[in-house]
Amino acid sequence: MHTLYCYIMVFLQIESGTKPKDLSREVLEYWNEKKIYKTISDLRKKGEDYTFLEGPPTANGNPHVGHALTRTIKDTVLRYKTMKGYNIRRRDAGWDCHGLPVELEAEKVFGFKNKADIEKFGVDKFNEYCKNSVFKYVEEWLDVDDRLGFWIDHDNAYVTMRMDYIESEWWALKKLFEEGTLYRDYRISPYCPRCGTTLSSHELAQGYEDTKDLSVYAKFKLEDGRFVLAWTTTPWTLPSNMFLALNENIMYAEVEFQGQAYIVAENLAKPIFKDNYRIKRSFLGRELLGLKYKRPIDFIKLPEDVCVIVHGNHVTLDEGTGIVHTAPAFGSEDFEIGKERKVKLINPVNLQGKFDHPSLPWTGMFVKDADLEIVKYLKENNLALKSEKYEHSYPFCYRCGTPLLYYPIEAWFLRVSEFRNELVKNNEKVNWVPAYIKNGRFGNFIEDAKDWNLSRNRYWGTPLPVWVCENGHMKAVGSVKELKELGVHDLPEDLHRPYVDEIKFKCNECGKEMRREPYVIDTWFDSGSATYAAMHYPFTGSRTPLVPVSFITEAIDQTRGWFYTLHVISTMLFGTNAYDNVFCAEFILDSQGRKMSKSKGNGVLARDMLEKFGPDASRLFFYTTVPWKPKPLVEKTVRETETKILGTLLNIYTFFASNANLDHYEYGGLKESSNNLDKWLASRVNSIVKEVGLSMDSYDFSQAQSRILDLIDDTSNFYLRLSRRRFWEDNEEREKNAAYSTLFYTLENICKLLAPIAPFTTESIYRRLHPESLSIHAETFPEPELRLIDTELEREMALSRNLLESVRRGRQAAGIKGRQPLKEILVEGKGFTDKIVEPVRDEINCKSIRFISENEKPVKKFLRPVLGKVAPLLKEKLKSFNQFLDEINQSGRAASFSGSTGISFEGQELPDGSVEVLDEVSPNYTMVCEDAYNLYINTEVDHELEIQGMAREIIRRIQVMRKEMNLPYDQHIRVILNGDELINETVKKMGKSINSETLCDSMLLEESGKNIKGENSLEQTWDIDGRELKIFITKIE
RNA sequence: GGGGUCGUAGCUUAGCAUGGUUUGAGCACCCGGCUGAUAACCGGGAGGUCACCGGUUCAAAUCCGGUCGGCCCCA
Repeated sequence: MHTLYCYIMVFLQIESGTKPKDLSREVLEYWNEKKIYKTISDLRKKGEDYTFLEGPPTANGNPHVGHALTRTIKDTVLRYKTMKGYNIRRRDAGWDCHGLPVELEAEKVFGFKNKADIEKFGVDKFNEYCKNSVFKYVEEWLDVDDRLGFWIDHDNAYVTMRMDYIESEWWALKKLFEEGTLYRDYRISPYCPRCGTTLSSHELAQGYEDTKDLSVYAKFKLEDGRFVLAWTTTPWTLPSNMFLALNENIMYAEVEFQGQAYIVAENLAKPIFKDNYRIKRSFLGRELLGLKYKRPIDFIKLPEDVCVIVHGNHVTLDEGTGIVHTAPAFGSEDFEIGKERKVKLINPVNLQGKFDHPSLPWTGMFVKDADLEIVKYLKENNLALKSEKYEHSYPFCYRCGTPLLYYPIEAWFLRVSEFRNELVKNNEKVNWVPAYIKNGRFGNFIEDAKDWNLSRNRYWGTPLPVWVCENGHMKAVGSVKELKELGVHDLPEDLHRPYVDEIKFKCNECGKEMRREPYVIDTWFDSGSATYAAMHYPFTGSRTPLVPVSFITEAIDQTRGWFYTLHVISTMLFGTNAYDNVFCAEFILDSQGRKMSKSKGNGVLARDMLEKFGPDASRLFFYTTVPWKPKPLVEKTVRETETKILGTLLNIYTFFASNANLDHYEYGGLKESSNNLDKWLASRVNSIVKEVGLSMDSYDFSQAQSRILDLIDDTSNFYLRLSRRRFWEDNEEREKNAAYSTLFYTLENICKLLAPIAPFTTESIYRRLHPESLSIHAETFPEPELRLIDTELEREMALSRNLLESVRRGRQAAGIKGRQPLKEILVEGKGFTDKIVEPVRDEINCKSIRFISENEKPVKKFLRPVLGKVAPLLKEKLKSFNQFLDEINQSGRAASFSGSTGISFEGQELPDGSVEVLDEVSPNYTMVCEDAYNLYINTEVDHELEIQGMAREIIRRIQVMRKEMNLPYDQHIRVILNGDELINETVKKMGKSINSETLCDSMLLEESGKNIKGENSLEQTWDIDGRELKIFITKIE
């Protein structure tokens, strides 16, 4: 800074060509250097609490644009609430560490194929690798947060694999166990044979894919020789068949087909047999109940009391034969049937998903691969009617892609289904954005919530804290202290597997040794526990869990993930909703509108987006349309948003600063102004402050952004355009100050409004306006000053603007350019006064603007029906009424209807205003019709006007050349002109005003001075509507 | 198969709850204009069977029913 400026206020200029991205780097340096985030947090300590919870990502991958989006939303809300004076609690990062995805990455690295490989390698080493891998990309996450301007406390991050976090979960699991909601059961679960573990319903949901399976119609022979036909898409379950299920209330038929008798549901006979079949008789399903049959595949010995036909409620006529092959080991309905009949399960499939029964010819094969062999066997032995490929959606492991099996296995469950009513009740308290998720996708899901399969037969996870002795006594342990009290010495520091498996103690019921159930728990229980485990509740820190959290947001896929688990856990543990406000962001698509995915390689990393566009432009882009709709990432859209919002804002500042510095202006609050444009802008600012506040409060940042854009546009393209002369005219000190203070006030407010969305650019400008301020983010979010809102003035100014636009349209229709002064404009309409015209008078560029009454209009009248009034009364008579009006128009009698009331037509009384009287304009005038007024532009241009127009043409050309020469605003020049008669005459008559507009000290009419060309001069030849004009400019030293 | 959501110009979209004469806007394109900060702005043009079919109504992008298509979710 020059010493000269030490004692006077200077608004630091932004060098031309500076991009918002460049500014953001400066700002970031400032923030980091001064630790602004911490300072502001401390300033807010006494404010009312607003609580937040970060949905923990796993840092074993790079953050992509989707993360940038949700992090932007989080930051916008927290910055806004901070400016509103709230004390943000739990503005802490969080990291999700456990789970199958992490294990799978590790397995890939080591090339492991199954769990045996892991065990051989050593669970301790395997978990050690997992532990390190989950922070592999943490630096990149920190960088992205820094660069994006996401203010979150990484130093106090919660980490789900830390012992304090796990201990909180143990506390919860013990509580749930003792309340009887955590229980062990043997049942059919979706099971991944590769990962060797069961999955929960919400994990299952992520893995459905359309696939083609081999389906078969298998023949089951009754003792009387008839065949019962059952259809299955899993032929590998046929060797385990124990029952056939049908619906006793459905009609079945005995069908003769190719000389054999088959039994199928009557309504399904046609699709199965097509033609050439005959229904012999039909009967209710209950007739078949209890009949014994012979299995088509009978390698495995069965007890006596199976192979009978039973009833099943689940049997429908949707597809198949209406008779369902039932293998209790491989389907939950099948399992229930088996359980009811108390039969021992037959399970010839091992945990790797392979047949392992000695009497089966397919032993050793993966069951899905055996399908084909089994069908082949059936066909060869004439035990299948037919087989066909069948496309349906089937669950695959959402991580490794292996087809899942429904498999009988022991597992631990949370009794979520018994909490359905509470889940629904608590959901009522939640504000969902967008609202339709609440009772739609989420509401439907919790209404039939299933029990949560919590246990995983895996390694890297929170260990299930339940110990069991050989007599089946169970003990849930809720803390490390409790383990010690149970007499466990040498507690390992790390309680992950395998160390926790070593812990054994005596059963206090029978004295036998208790061993831990060998499971880890679903990683979704970890993240869903963040409301209490993040602060090590109930052990240390906060005495109350963080429920409900004021606000959370993640992407829409978390409806079944984190949003769900938080809600369930909070409901079961604390009896309340986990969050009050939840914002569901949709995905960012690629530029073609396709989903980004690793396999397509069309994903964009957050780092790359920030590098390319900078943080503010990226953040603004996320709100160009509502973030709860999918949005393609299109470069042009980002650029456009950047130019329109940030670019224009910077320009306004540059305009302000360059003029304010010349005038040594200092802001001393908004000055009362008599100027309508000033009053109007102040009113606009406050109207928009009001609207933006409401939008921000309802989490509609797109709406807020769009209103702010309106204000920026109003300021730049209306206020400044019409006010700029006031900033550079030397006299009128009062006027000037009013203009400066209005502009300053507006800039300051725009910045504050935009600060939560575009924190860098607004900080940069704000601190130039207010160098004494620590940060814009420490300021208070604007409250509307209602006394400054003048809706009437806003309405009038809208009318002024409208008027100007109408004139431009009329000029264009008449082919008269804006520089050409007009002779006269007639305005006919209510409420038009000089007050409306004044702000736009210069822009309109017309000698005389007159307000005329109805009957002064240079027009001929014609009539038109007002359909909204006339049509409901006349109905089908409308057509003839139109003809009637046409006739009046043709005959020229329309004028006599002006202001007339009480028209009737064919006996039907018509109310006032049923017919409009409209105008057809006279020659020499161009008419512009608007809702509120009509405009008549006199299109005659006489010689005098032509000369005045030409003067402005010349001025304009000289100004363009001044700009090209980069002359300072106060640089004086000499001009030599050469043109035709009209130009000569113009210079003679208007020379003075041309000179004063262009700071020209001498103007000559002659051949240009080719011989005095140089650095300080410029010559150009112009074409003005076909007239050639040479202009030569020299700078005066 | 069930649920949700969307379908308006080449692209991005507003309007739809409370039906009313020509469905607004931005980007891109063309023509014209304005400009002493502005790659900004203003006017005009071209470009819409408001997905389709039917119903209600004097009148439907809007209300009702159905169909088709996209996306998401469930089983």
